[in-house]
Amino acid sequence: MKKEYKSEAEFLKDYNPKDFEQLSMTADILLISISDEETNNYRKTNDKMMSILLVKRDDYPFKGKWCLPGGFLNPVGETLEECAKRVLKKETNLQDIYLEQLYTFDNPKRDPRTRVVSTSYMALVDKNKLTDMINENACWFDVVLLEDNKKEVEVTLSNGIDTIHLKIKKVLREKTTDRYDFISENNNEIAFDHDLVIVAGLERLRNKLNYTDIVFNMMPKYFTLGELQKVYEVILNKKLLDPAFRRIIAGKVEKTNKMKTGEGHRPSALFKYKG
Amino acid sequence: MKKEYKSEAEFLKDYNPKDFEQLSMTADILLISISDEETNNYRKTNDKMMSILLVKRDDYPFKGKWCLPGGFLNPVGETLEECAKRVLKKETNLQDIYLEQLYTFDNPKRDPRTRVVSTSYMALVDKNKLTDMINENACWFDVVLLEDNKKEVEVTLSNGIDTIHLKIKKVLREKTTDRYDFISENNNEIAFDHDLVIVAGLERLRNKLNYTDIVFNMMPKYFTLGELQKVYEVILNKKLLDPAFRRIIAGKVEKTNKMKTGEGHRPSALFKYKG
DNA sequence: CCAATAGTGTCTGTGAGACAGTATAAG
DNA sequence: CTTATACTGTCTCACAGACACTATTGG
Repeated sequence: MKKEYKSEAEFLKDYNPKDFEQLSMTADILLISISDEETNNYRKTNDKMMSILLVKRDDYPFKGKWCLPGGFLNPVGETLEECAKRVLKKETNLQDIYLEQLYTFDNPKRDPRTRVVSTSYMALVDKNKLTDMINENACWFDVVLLEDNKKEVEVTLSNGIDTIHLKIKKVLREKTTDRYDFISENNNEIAFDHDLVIVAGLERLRNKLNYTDIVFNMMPKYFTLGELQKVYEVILNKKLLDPAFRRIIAGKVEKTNKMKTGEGHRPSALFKYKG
Repeated sequence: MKKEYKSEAEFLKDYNPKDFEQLSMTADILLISISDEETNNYRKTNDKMMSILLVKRDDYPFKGKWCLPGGFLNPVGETLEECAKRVLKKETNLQDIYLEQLYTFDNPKRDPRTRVVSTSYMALVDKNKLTDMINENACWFDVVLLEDNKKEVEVTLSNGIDTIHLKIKKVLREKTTDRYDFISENNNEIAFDHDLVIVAGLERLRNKLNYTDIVFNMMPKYFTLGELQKVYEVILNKKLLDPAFRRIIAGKVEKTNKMKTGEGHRPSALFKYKG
């Protein structure tokens, strides 16, 4: 028979959480940054690459596989965002960078150990803010989007030594909002369901690029409009027209009196974010 | 000393989830629908109202308070979305309606019992799909957005008997994407942190209205453009101009040969969603 | 007739796409 | 001078905002 309580305080005194089935949670972080791709032509400016941080697992499960940095939530008083920040600090020594909750992944089979629900976060950083204080198992992977249509997404991640090929099938979920279920078609090239997190994060970043100033979280304090445009182009995976780009960006940046010279061609003005 | 495992299978045999701190999760559902607001003038068409479903808690904690329908996740094999669907079916007998993950709320104090992380879902439905098979503790509340600026959001929920006033302070989180932390300023007018879920969901719906066909999940099969426009207006909380609205919507709907008559004014054509 | 909504025509301003053109550094 | 990028001028087209206008019903 159910016991009758007279007040919330009385009820809580009797309540024992261990009476119920429980589970574990993790926060996983997709840390995205922009890298320079060296060119051999003294005139050409460096192309930009998008990079993400992966960590090599040195324990089971998925021992030896690459995965996103992440860690278990301490259920006693820690929030998921605090957990994400703690992990980020541990792996990269980065603090106070852009962090945004992405999505909660909860396929019961995503972790072979037990039920682990993962809330993923997207973090953005300007690579110049990175010191060398980084976990020796952590490494930047350049991101190349090979394919992204209504049927599938294909991404290649490469750190110069290892190459990881991600292939994800899209299944239309409902037509009104063009939403898809993502189904991993990878054979353990990356640990857990982190391929899904990566694809979801890249899409979120692409979308936000168009209606926010999010890009400036990945830029150094001073930059040329050409550099900024290249960053947009590598994230959106398409060429933009100069005049159109400059019109859009004009209201967001402020021209400084600094110039960038010595590039084998006309110098360009340095701008900064008009916060 | 750490034990060395030779394979993932061997590792998993030894793994005991109970060795780690655990927590509970719930799926909470913001079910949104559109209601008619009766008018006394025989000429005037009904205005539209936005409604959400709330449930009166008959147990501690928050006994007697209204809250969103929700339930504990069964960690053994159930996904959060399955959990949300199970709860929705139990409370409303609704199945196969629009369902989208909103956000994961995890303030450690959000549930006074123990650590409970909640993943919230937004569900949309056409009220005509609702039979009377509904939990007797569940009830529709009309939603009125009183205020929504950069400092605060204020919403009133009313079911004709009870009125719930939600007030949420916004604190700018970072300027590049205009993101805010939402801080509840309610004194337990609604249970848990469900005021935050409601505000987040309403905002998501407003945004998606502009770049998706999401609205048709709340419409009956046949509708007039006037009705559809009123639905947009009540969700966006502003008047739209007829010609502009018709231009935008033209590509999404299909005119049928049915007409809606007997309204005290010129009849209008019935349209349906051009799926 | 009136009230209320249905539905259309059209002007205007904004802003993106497109392309052509000029400017200027290093080598 | 050449090369590569910096930066600007301007045409066009699509489209949203705005307002005026006609059409059609019930009472």
